[in-house]
Amino acid sequence: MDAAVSGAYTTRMTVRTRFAPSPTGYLHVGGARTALFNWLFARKHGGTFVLRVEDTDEARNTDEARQAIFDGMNWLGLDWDEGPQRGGNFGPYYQSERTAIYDAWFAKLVAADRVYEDGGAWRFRFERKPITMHDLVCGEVTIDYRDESNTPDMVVKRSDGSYVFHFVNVVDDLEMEISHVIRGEDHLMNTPKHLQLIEAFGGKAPQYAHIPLILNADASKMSKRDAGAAVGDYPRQGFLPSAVVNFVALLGWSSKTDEEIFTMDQLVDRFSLENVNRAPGRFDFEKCKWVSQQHLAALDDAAYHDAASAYLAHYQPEFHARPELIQLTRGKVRLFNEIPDYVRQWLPDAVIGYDDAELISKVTSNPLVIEHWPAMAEGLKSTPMDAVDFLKQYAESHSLNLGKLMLPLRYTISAQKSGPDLLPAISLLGAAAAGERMENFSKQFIQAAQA
RNA sequence: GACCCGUUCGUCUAUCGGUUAGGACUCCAGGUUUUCAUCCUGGCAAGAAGGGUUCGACUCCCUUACGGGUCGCCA
Repeated sequence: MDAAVSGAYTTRMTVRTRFAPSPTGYLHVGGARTALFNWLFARKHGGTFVLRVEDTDEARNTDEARQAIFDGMNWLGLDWDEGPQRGGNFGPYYQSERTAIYDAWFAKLVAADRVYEDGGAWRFRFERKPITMHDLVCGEVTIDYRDESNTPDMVVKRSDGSYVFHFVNVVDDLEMEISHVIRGEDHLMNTPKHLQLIEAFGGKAPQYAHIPLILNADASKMSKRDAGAAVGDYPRQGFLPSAVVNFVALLGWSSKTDEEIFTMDQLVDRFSLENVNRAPGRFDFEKCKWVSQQHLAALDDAAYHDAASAYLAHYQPEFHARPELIQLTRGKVRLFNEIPDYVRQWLPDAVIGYDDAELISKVTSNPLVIEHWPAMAEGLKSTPMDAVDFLKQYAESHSLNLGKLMLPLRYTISAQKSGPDLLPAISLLGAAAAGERMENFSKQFIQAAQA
């Protein structure tokens, strides 16, 4: 078993990337972006994308966290060619199941006299020399390992017999014939350690690309609870996966053009590591929502209906509205979770409360409202016609410009100054209900003012 | 503290020595929409600081400042 050697000859023409999360929390947006870049790079070059679960820290691993990774990847559309649930020729893909492999590789270090015991643990003896890496994003970086105080020999095997991250990570990248390691910049200083291990193994190092971290809007380090941090929150808020992928790709990568809205396929087509930035980016939720809006706008009526319905059924089961009403939110909302509030006032059983003093006075001081509201309300309540047809007819027969009554109508009927496309919304609400609301408004404010 | 990486509008970014430093988000002002939103047009807003190199520097070099990362028997 000498994968390191054979790998050097057989695989370097083939792109193989991997995402190697540890299931100790939820899928973080930074991790998702790392996964995305690896996925994009593999897809772009016709390579293979591997998912490897680094679950060597038994104390911190949880089944929920592992599931969150799968769910998040699946939701984002980042399908893996090899890994859990999918198999492959380089498995197993859980590090917890690869102990025999690690034992074999560890024996090599023992045989080469590159490890020594220290307090029951085993340390890897670094070669004391400058180590230079050629990072695809950061360029050439040299760390001087002659400075031992800054680079103490690292533990590769714990006193309990388990192996640490650096060791298993390197072994697996070699074993799995990974060609490109794209990971967060927090691993930059780990790379010379990994390079030393690879050299000790006589293996060929993959190409490394360290991508900058993602920070909060205030430049603090992004962590749990921070808005946008957990990938699992995005479905619930009503993002389209393509929008999240698009936005996340833009954090730290640029197409170098003025285009910003991309489909998955377009990202695959345009992605390149050369265009990855070096400075950490801040997470701007406003822009994230704008990207979402753009992706929503790209949906046709049928697709919007399907996606919105699926979202509401799953995340807002208590909310019920006619499909036609939901369709009126198309082009209006940026996220699906805005839908209920957006159309709530147009539900048949909505409770209408007028609380905008400025608007109330504006509406009630309109002579046309004073003159026509009671009659219009009366007519609407009894007409067999469609509400809008009735309103148009009424306006025509009284020589009224309906356009000038849009705001009063909107506020009177919905108690809002903005909302869905007005006429279709009134039509959907129905003449009787609209008339009733107008009547109530008249009694409450117009007649009261006159009395 | 040591060692790395970084620094263009508030934010994401374009610029590979010569530009009125461009685009996007946000915000503001107009216009379209019989309303709301979309959309369109316009506007506000940037090269961290100081030294070099150069005919010329946001771009190359140095210093400082600031930001981030790493220095675990976590990953």
